[in-house]
Amino acid sequence: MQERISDAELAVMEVLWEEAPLAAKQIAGKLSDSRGWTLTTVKTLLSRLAAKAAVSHAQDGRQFLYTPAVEREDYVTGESRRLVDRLFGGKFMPLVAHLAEKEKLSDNEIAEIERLLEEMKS
Amino acid sequence: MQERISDAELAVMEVLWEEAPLAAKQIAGKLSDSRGWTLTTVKTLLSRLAAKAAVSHAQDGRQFLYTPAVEREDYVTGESRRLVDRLFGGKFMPLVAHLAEKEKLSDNEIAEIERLLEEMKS
DNA sequence: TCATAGCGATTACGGGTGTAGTCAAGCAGG
DNA sequence: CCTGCTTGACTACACCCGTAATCGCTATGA
Repeated sequence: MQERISDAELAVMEVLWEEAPLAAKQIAGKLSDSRGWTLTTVKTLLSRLAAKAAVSHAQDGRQFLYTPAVEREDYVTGESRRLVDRLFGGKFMPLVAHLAEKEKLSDNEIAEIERLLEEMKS
Repeated sequence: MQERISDAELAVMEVLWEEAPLAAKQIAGKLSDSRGWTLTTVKTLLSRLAAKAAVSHAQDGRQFLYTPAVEREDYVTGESRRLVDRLFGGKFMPLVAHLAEKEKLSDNEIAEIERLLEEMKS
């Protein structure tokens, strides 16, 4: 089982999932806007992500180029599983039911989801 | 926004959601089996939960009786929202799509969800 | 009345997280 | 060749978390 990615680290991953490989400076460039982080902060997060084997880095002259080592897809699946296990006894139905109820979906949205599910049927 | 409840604290909350009010000792009784926690550990968690205002406690002679101060329903909703916001851009649809695909919902389950959604239509 | 058992409160401590400063090394420019 | 900028590595530090021992108070039984 792969180590967990913290909230702050996730922000870094999101940047990399959108575009990779990138150098620390470029990542920091994007995150200093949205998050107000300094370059060193981003570098720390990158080291931790590397330690967790969530990103891989390849030397490129003086600097490193970072690339995600986990797919966003897989991460999302894992986190969803975790929530479902923690709160819904491992069953997906209740999650969907719960959200559907709480989020007051419009008839249109419901129809859309139904269409999607229909396609999904094998 | 209410403070977050940690994993260990959640175990305590689950006990209280099932039955309340309870004294620390009774809660510890249930959790020492399932989790192997000592009484003091449970007391620490209860203090932290009280500090976070997630439980309320009323004096009962020498001891406290603890009661949840947040509904499980609300907690579950909050955590689900959090997941959806963090990973699915706040949209419900992609979550369902993701789950349906990744978790290989059976046709039966899909049908069940559809039934549920159908009921939901106003 | 006095010891004691039983409570919550306080303290502990190693590991993770958020956020960042400082250090050491190497490459570039004078 | 030396100096300084750039870059990753190391260090820092406060706070949260998991897990627990110990302290201090008080009611109760002898």
